[in-house]
Amino acid sequence: MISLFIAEDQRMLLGALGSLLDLEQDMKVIGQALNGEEALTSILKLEPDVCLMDIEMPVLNGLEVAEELARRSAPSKVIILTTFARPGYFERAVKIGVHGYLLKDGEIDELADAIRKVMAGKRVFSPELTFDVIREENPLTPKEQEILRLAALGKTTKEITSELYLSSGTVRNYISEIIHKLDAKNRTEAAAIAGKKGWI
Amino acid sequence: MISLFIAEDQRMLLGALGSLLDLEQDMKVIGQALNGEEALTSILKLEPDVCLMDIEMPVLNGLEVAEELARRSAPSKVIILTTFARPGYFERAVKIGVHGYLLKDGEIDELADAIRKVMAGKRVFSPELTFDVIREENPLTPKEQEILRLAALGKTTKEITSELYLSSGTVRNYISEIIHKLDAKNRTEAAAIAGKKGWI
DNA sequence: CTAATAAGATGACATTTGTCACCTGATTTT
DNA sequence: AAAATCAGGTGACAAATGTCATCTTATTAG
Repeated sequence: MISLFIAEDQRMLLGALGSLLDLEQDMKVIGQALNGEEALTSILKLEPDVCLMDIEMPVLNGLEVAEELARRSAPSKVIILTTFARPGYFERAVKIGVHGYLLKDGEIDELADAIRKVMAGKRVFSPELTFDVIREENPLTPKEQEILRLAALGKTTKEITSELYLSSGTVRNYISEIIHKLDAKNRTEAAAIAGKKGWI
Repeated sequence: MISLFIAEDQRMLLGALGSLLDLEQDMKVIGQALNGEEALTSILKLEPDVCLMDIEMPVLNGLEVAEELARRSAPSKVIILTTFARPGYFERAVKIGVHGYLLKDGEIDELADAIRKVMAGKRVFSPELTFDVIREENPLTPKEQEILRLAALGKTTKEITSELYLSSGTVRNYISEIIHKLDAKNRTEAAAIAGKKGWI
């Protein structure tokens, strides 16, 4: 019997997945969570065989949870289950060493299969991910990401300045560099591009 | 027996909802679609009692489908089932006269109940929506929305100018007005605000 | 030890952006 | 018919943005 934990912030999908997987004779859902923090504490306590983990969740995101589980060498295997194939997410997940990365755009039947494969020691990845543009690495440094994140909210150079304790010239230099890297023509387009790719 | 149609572009949720609702003894799922266009043609042909409809779908979005169904006075009742409570969406849905508007953040159990209520002639709305900020109307005129949509992609004033055949002064006047209405301090912040509210 | 890098800063400059007051023709209202 | 409204437009101005070459100071690598 495979014990499962599901972390997913969309209640309806959480409920639906839970009910359906529980119908499989060799699986049992032993816990659920609607956000990353709950998920982390419950998983550490329950030690399920496999965790299905959404990425975009409140408080702690799924990748952060997976990272923390790895750091504490928790025994549970993690399968990331997410909507979009943002390059940055996939890249990070692979680095963390998750056991699977599936898209919510796949069939549910594939999900149960994937769980069994992971239990058998294999790793499973949605085929859409393995090739493709998806593998593009995030070209932005952490500082650049931080600055672009703020710029994307419409913060002015001056506001960024005082949040990050940098001179205004420096901030503008960073933004200039970001614009170059993303082949954009201004900070707004840079934000749009990076947003779509999951780089900020 | 209530006949159902489900339109939802996230394959996993579509499958999960289909399977679960089919388990209800008084319901039968007679069709599914992954995008708005398929949904529209299938619904017109199959005439299900109730359609569950996601909003953000490829080709045609759920609100557009609902609108078209209403225009052709199709007999099927529509329940919008969406992730976020964007004010603009809800406002539009109500104007179209849909029979229900539920958030994917609700429990699945509520869904089956809602379907039965709608069949009984009632209208159902997620309680989160009925009060709240959600009722904020979109303060932007269609032209303003169009301009802000372009600005949000990082297009410059000059580019917007040549896409919409307006003078650059006019575009800047519009943007200035938009910034005022949204209480932002520049076009980027205006785009962030409007995006979050579902106004563009 | 010395050279190479990286993070941050300056200053100067051309553009772009945002603001505002006011103008012009249509189209509605009254 | 006169007045109001609406979509667009001008022009002028200050401020913000983007670009570049150059500089300083640590830190790191050879």
